[in-house]
Amino acid sequence: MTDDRLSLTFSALADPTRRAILARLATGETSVTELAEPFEMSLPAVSKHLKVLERAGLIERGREAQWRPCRLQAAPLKDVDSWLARYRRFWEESFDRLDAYLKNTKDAENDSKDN
Amino acid sequence: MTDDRLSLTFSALADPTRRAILARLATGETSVTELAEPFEMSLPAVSKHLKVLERAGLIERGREAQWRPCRLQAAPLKDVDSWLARYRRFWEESFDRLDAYLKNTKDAENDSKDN
DNA sequence: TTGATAAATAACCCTGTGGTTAAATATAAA
DNA sequence: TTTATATTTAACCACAGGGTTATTTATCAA
Repeated sequence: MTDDRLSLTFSALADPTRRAILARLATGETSVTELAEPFEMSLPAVSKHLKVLERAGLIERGREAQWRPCRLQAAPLKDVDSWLARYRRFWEESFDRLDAYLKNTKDAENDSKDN
Repeated sequence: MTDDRLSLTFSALADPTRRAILARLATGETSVTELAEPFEMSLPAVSKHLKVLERAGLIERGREAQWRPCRLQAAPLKDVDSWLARYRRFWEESFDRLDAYLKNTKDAENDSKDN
């Protein structure tokens, strides 16, 4: 994993525990202990996962007494969506039409920088 | 990285070299040597990246004499798009409207299996 | 058959990741 | 001030990831 934004995001998403945490946070902010509850792993393990998510900008953490509530931050997901957009035609169009399409867009697609 | 499909895909995408390879393949199939040309790394390194992409189902490899042409396979990207869909509202709607929205969808979102 | 080209594999190195248990820190509450 | 609760940090371990160079395999071409 390199540490450019997109790689950081994809890397953070490449773990089912972390995706489950995001799914949970999509229903509202909550504490670390509550987040950890569904998983069969230690709290420090969950804490590490949260740190990965935080580093990727996918969650934000507040402070409320001894709790550190986490909430979802979707901005990096938006970036993933934007990245994905350029490939959307590959599954939205038929393969025959795709060939024709490519002939007209080769130049525009070549050497794109923000991959 | 765990080896469920989505994790495999995200993990494969978490590297700028591999994303650049996909970007290149979006313009049409090509050989390993040609794919490797833009990168300042050895051919075996690129070969490894291709293996990762192949294992994630993001590319397919053919055979043509001593060449092994690679072509993009977008199906896993479609899965990423589907996964992403449930978070789209987080950046498409205002935060105020989001709160209201959540109150109505909490049950549907909870404990979703394919995270 | 020999030699050139394309690509993969082997063996190795270093670092990062995901988990553990034990200890430290921060805050609230008694 | 002591104790309980929430969370992080430290120290450790096993293993996978991304890179290297050297070697092997596969195919074409002379």
